[in-house]
Amino acid sequence: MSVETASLFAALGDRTRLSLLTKLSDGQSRSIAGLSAGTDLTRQAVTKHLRILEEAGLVISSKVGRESQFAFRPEPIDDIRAYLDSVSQQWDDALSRLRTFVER
Amino acid sequence: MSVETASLFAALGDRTRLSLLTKLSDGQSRSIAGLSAGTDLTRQAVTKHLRILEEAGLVISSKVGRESQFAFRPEPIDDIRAYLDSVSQQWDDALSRLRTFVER
DNA sequence: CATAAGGGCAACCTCCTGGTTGCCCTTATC
DNA sequence: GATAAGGGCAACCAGGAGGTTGCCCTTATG
Repeated sequence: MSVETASLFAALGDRTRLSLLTKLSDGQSRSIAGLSAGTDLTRQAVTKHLRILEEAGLVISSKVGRESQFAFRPEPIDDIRAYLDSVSQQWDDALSRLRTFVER
Repeated sequence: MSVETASLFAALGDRTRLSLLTKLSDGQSRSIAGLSAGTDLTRQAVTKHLRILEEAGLVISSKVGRESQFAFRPEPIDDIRAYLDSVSQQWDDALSRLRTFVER
């Protein structure tokens, strides 16, 4: 994993960022002003959240004219899935060992 | 979702908690002392992390004699997967729409 | 060209988080 | 029964997170 898994989870561990990401996951790039509109947050607050998402690799930005366009970046999602899978796998293995033991 | 998705992610957004959970996902219950051993953390620090995991529903505790036993609880993992799936789904839909548009 | 819109930077504030320490209670154990 | 082991509770602390405001710069637009 390029970015630490924990910081990936941490990036998602905030209501505002989660909704920003959900919005962006429709594939459309948006400017900071565009993402701030409809929020009760300052443009600066949104900017900070976007930077955090960007550092986690969940979002990518590019300047277009005077605007900063932010786009969803799905790759890290796979890292998270990988972690969840490993945890679930361990859990399932434990269960089936237990079952085998009981049925013996 | 019973527990807010963001707080679920937040619970996982910490190295220590992530490793506690990973340890517990092997199906074995462990006491606080057991989980603290081998860590450079205080028992109290570990306790706090466990409480957070417990509030997120990722872990469940029960007193056995003088010990508090903590066990992994897999249910919330599905909530997280559900969120990731919805995001990925939106993304994939956007991609296929784009593809259709381009190939037209 | 004057003005508005989009943003960046930095300072500042408050509250939460992660962690510690000290003390006390309860349950095992010798 | 004395002592050790496992924990809970509360106070405390430093640093980070989330948010705001003010100011300035750049790019569109009338």
